[in-house]
Amino acid sequence: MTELDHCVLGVVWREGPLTAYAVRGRFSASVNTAWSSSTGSIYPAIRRLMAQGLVRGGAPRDGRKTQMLSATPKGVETLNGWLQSVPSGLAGLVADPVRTRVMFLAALSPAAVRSFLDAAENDCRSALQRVEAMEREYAKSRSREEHWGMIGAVYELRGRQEWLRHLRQLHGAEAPARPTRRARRSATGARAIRSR
Amino acid sequence: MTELDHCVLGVVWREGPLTAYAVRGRFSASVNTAWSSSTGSIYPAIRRLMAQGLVRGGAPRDGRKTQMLSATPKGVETLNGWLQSVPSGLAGLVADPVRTRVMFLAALSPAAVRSFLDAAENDCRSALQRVEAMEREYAKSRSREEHWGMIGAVYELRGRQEWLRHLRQLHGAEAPARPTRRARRSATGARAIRSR
DNA sequence: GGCTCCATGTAAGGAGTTACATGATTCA
DNA sequence: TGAATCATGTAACTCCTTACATGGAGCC
Repeated sequence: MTELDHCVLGVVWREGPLTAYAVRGRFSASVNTAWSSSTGSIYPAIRRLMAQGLVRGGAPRDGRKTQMLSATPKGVETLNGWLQSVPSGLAGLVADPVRTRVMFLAALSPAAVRSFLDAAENDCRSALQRVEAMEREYAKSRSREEHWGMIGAVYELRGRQEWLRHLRQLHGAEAPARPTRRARRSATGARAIRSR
Repeated sequence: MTELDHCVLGVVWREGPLTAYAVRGRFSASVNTAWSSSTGSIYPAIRRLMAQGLVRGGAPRDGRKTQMLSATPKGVETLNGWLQSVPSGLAGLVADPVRTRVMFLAALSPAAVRSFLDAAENDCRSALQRVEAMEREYAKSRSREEHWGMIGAVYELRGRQEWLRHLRQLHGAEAPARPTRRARRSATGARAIRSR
């Protein structure tokens, strides 16, 4: 059972009887680009879930091979077990491609570092705007839990945004874009990552 | 070129001539559990990098097959290109296993939801403590960029921690652990995710 | 009849995981 | 001499990605 398997099981459980095609639609409509929704991953995942008896499909209704999927009692049990076990490290660091790149910024000139930080901050800001809009919508039209997830997305991106702003200040303090000396003093406001 | 390939290239570039074994050691010593460090991924990655002429290995020095790896000029160029392109979505949402699970918490009883949130918050807190200690150490003994990355790790975990605290308050407000009615009023302090 | 969705799959290939296998060096 | 550590790799397996293939249903 991969993370994707559990996630598909959860969607089938929550959205009631629905087709594999519709499951795929949920994933591709998600703001979470980390979830892929390619047919080559969704259909095999559903096959695995059915083979284990966690999901069942009703009889095809029209001429197509369409099956309406729903979670079995055993599937619900599995979902419960998955949610109840919080393995150590679950809430730890995840792979962040921006953080990965930042580790190697020493390879760039100060000006290029500045460009990188600006580009990353812009990208983060636009993602944040999309997610904040989504969060407002979810507050009205989705389940409590889906809304909670979206709130988490907002926190994640705000954290990243603040970090990048912090780095820009740190970098600006030692390598100003235009060599004006005076801002040096005012940059000390950025040093307080420990006090908060 | 996968993310791991680029990351290995970056380590080889930064840490100067070192063995593949040592590269693997950097990954396994990292707080970032997302990076795996299994031999079955590191050695093939290095083979790929060498095949492309981005990393070269000197002649074996003792009886072992040990090679001291270093980045070629072409490798440095590749590293630069990787860092300079910030593809759209790079700073967007990543796959967070806690957020994934939160989306399906409706399958649990209120008490079990409370347990989940507590366990996740504890796990997050201990991860945060490790990372904060690491950040203080990196501030003294590592390069500026590695320190910047560690600051990002602190921001990430603080964001997750604040989110989980927020959820605990939201959940406590509508389903108190002991059915005492009075705290209901004071829970309104948790609603302000939009104002910040 | 043709276009667009709906709907389900397979095939080839790449990458990562775990487990296994093999030796050299160093130090007590 | 034996244990720990350094050091490099392979094999089997699983999963995901991209691209391709197929066909029904509804509508203009």
